[in-house]
Amino acid sequence: MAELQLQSPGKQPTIRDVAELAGVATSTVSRALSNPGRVNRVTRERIEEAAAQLNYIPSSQARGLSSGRTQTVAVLVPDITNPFYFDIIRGAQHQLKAAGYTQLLVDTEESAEMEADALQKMRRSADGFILAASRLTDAQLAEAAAQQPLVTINRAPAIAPTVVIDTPSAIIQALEHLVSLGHSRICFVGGPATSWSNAKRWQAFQEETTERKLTTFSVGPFAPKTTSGAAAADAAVHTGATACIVFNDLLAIGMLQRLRERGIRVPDDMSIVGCDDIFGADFCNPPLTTMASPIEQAGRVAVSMLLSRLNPQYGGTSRRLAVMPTHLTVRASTGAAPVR
Amino acid sequence: MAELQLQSPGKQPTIRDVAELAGVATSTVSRALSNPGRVNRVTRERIEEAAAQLNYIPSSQARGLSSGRTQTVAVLVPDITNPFYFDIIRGAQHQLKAAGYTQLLVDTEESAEMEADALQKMRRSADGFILAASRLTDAQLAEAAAQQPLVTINRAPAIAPTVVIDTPSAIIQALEHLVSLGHSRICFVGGPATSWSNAKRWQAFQEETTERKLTTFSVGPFAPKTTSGAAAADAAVHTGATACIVFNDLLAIGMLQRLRERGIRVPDDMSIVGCDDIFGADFCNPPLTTMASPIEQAGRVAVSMLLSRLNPQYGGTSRRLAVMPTHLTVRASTGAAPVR
DNA sequence: ACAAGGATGACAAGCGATTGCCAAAAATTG
DNA sequence: CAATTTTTGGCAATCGCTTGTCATCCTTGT
Repeated sequence: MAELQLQSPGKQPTIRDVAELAGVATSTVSRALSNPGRVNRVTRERIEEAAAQLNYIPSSQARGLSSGRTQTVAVLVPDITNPFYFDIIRGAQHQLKAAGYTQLLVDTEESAEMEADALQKMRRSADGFILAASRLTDAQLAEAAAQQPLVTINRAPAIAPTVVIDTPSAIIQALEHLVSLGHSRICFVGGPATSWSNAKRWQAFQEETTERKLTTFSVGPFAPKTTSGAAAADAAVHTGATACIVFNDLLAIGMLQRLRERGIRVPDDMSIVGCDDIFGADFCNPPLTTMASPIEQAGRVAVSMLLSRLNPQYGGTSRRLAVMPTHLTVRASTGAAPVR
Repeated sequence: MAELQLQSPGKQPTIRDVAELAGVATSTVSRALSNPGRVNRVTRERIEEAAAQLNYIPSSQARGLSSGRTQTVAVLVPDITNPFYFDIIRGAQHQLKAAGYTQLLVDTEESAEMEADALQKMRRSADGFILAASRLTDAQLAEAAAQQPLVTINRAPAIAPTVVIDTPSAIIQALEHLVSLGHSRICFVGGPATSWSNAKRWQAFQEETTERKLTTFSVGPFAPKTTSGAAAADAAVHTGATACIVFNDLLAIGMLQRLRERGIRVPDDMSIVGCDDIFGADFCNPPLTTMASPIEQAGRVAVSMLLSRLNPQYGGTSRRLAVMPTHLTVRASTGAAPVR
């Protein structure tokens, strides 16, 4: 008396069920599904049909247990809220999905401890890591890189494979732009002290302004959030500069709001250049002149670099460094320097 | 002669290594770590020390294999790019992390097929699902809900446990607001045809405008992106309405841009009300009057509902429905109706 | 037509944890 | 001090799948 048992809830079909239905051994099923060609075509088709009929999906857990791989990549970002990382997440997601990987998203809340912790805790559950704007020290990062495959985004190339968004060269473009508008008193509005990008941008700013013999100021560090914009704007205005190069768009947008509140006209009284060209930079008021980065592409490239390391057989030159070009996008937040 | 073997790369310590170092059986280690109290305190401490010394992390794969659980929840959103979902992701992430779960992020690209596919494929790798603004049909959704634990966000409560953001009542507030400003010719700018939220908003709009005997128009459906805003704006203007209630902020912001291009002043010639109060709604030009939703909280509540289902022992009343209140946030995109 | 070689598929041993069962040890009691 | 109860911890089976080994069967060449 055959028991009819379809969809006994919670009970998932196993490779054994498929083998039984197809009348073969489980090993044959395994090979037929993951290594076709090792199995007779007719048999394989029979197995595939049985699998489809049972709605069979292999358990990634069991599969990972023997293979030691999880087909999973963890993406660590300092702040999920920040649109900049959205684009990275999106690019990574896209590329991972295409390669049959799953994305584990982790928000490290701008904390080096949380980042290190996640790196440890997830060591076993992810095949590799993408560290966007890591807040780790060089030493911590080197240690982590020695333990597991990882690719950083916007971090010194010496330590681990990395994708660098070339904002320093964009800084030069931005300065060129400001100078051509007649500005000579320029303020750098700094981001988080632990940010490598911030350090690089500041360095480029200093070098270039020194060479051009410009009068410069700097304020900060500020948290990269719109809410820090008010303090940043006030500080920048106080310096007497006529133009600001701001760590990122989030902060710049916050400044824009504050300046309007205070009746300081942008760009008439003060020009503002942001960085990243995030969502919103084009429709804020006034639209923001900013250094546009191919952020999503950076996420994609980072994943590619990681995957080519994880699967060397698929080749792909395992570069240790990818530099993403940037360019200045001029909108309405920059204009001629005010006449004194 | 003891071999010194620290950090043999790629080789992770197993429970056996810990057992050996501590001089006990693996089962004792397992119990000591996951069920303290079943093991002598002294022994447990010895084991914990050994584990710490080896930097041991249990393999979630192996653990999952025997327990059948993955400590993982998949969050499916139609469009990672949309800031609305960012907040949901963020809320979910927060709550999941607090409960020791990991978030699997999936972008279903506004496609019901991809959504159904992900639901199938990840059946084994996630303990449960959060479906934000599912594009599935009721039938598909019911089937999916029968197969695995899931919680929907903004979907009819009859089918699966759900968190509903009460935008219909916000629509009424918005209409009240517009009427009080003297508007009587109001246009509904519709979102995706497959969106349940859109249907509910449209229904609320119709009921309320009928009751108030207002002259109404509707245009759409439009994709919920800023780039669709141009077409939406043109269509809305063409109706002759003096105010628009727009499916969501993304579309509304796109409309704002187009209207400015065309020299149609907001709010002087046309008032615009958005929905969701996403990132950017406060700094676009003009700042957008919108129906603000506690989106992040919705993500959190959805996770709570799911987890209380996954872990009934921890109790928590397993509600099938949570309604999140909304309210109108008035900014500068609405104003008095133009005199004819 | 027969041997050599290649395809094919069954068996069984892991992968790293959990857990039921039971024996040994410790604590409690009369 | 013996008897009984309670703790403690070891053995081994199990979760679902992969993979090395090897016997069997089918091709193909001479």
